[in-house]
Amino acid sequence: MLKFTNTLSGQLEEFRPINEGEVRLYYCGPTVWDYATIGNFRSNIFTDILSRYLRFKGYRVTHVMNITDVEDRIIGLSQKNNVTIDEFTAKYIEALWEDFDALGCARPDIVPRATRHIPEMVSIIQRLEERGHAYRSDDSIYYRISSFPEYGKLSKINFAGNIAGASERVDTDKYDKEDARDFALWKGAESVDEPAWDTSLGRGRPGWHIECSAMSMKYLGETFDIHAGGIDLVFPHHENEIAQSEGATGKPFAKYWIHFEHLKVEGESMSKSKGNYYTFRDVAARGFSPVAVRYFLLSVPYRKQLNFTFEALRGAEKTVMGLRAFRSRLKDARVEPGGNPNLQEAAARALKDFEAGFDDDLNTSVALAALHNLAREVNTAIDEHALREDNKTELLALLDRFNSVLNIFEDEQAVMLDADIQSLIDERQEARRRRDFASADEIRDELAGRGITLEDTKDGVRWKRR
RNA sequence: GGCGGCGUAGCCAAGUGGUAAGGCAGAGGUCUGCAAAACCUUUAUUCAUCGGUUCGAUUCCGAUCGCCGCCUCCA
Repeated sequence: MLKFTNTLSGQLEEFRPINEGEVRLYYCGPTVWDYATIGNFRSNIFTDILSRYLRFKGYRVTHVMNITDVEDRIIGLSQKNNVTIDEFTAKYIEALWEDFDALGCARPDIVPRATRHIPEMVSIIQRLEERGHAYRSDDSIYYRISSFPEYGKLSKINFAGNIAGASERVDTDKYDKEDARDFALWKGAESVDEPAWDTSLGRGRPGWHIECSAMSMKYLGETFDIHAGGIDLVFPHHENEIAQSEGATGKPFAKYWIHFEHLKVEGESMSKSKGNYYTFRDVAARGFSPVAVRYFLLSVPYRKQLNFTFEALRGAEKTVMGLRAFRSRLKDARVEPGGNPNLQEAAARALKDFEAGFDDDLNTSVALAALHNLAREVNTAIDEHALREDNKTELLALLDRFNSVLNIFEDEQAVMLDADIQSLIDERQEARRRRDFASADEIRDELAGRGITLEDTKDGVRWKRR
């Protein structure tokens, strides 16, 4: 039985989709103003895992991830670089997909962009105005929080005790709002050179929160199953989404709210000023493989802060190599016909434990432990020549099933067996003997591309996996 | 000021009112002419500290110390 901790109730709840067998999932995606950090990718990867696991469980999943491609930083940076916002964001959207591919994240089914959904946002704002949830001030439109008594039900923020101490940080004088908590639905254009849309609301651009209300409801309906995102979005972003969506429709918005905890780096928060701010590209440039990053980021349940260290990442690299070696070994094992009941039992137990782990609020640590325990048992069986043909078939199919969720086993091609490596090394030696150094170097580079480094010694060639 | 989370071996960490998963590193071994690779075994009388509740607490309660977060359009 699949359970999630629902931020809305603060409790671990059994997952029951609104429509039998079908899950509609919305993930608050990236704002494309820079390359994504490894912290961003913890959320991206966990959403990918969530989506994959729901499919593993047999659900039909519609996975939507928005892209925020207009907001203050994007506007500022594109003006500074003298390009349009679309030209500016194109670079980061392209980079995002490269990173997604590298890190084994499936592309979501639908990826709406804010700038392409202005009419939908306008329509919701109009509905809010009709229902008395919105008001105009100057050329902008604000949400009237006092009109939505349930405001705060997601974040459980106690406004009475809150505002007093934090008042100096609340920006009250910039706009003319009825209440300091009220937030912008529509920002009237202040100057001619800022990006703006001419709409029935006037000339301007949408507030951040309305984007997600509009895009999620357009593709998933007014009420849908799961809304996921980083923990930092609980307030105000998701709280505001609820106020907007439920205010406009009068219906419940998302049924389950799932929030991913943040990554720490060497025990500290990741920030540019501390010099511990890493994009995925920074980490890859240090020679770590994407799958090591993926494994590391998914190895700890999403509701715990995870401490990123390079030592731990090296560990993840070795772990993945070990798992891949296990799969190759299993694949190449010579077996006799028949089946070994002990291994059938081990496979059944592994599947059960794997599923139990994921069912329990996506406890990936427990699920991975099941995989490691299986690997050890099977390795021992191979050593003892106790693996039989039926087991091999079953186990390979089981690993494929696990991998449909984890996506850490690479394509067959990329996993090199020791024998293949050795034969390539022999080929290179032969080329060197012929003084065909170009071919020799080509082989060396080919191996390097697969993470194999060579060392020439007096006694011959040594090789090493990175 | 209001609210929340965490502190488990060198590192990343799971977990539970009944005596500590898993991975990496380390140690020992198997296999190899030697290495490498691979595989196996092993590694916390103890879960920040101090009290309390309990037959029994790492797990519940209180205090202390340390770290992280939200209340600022950062996943």
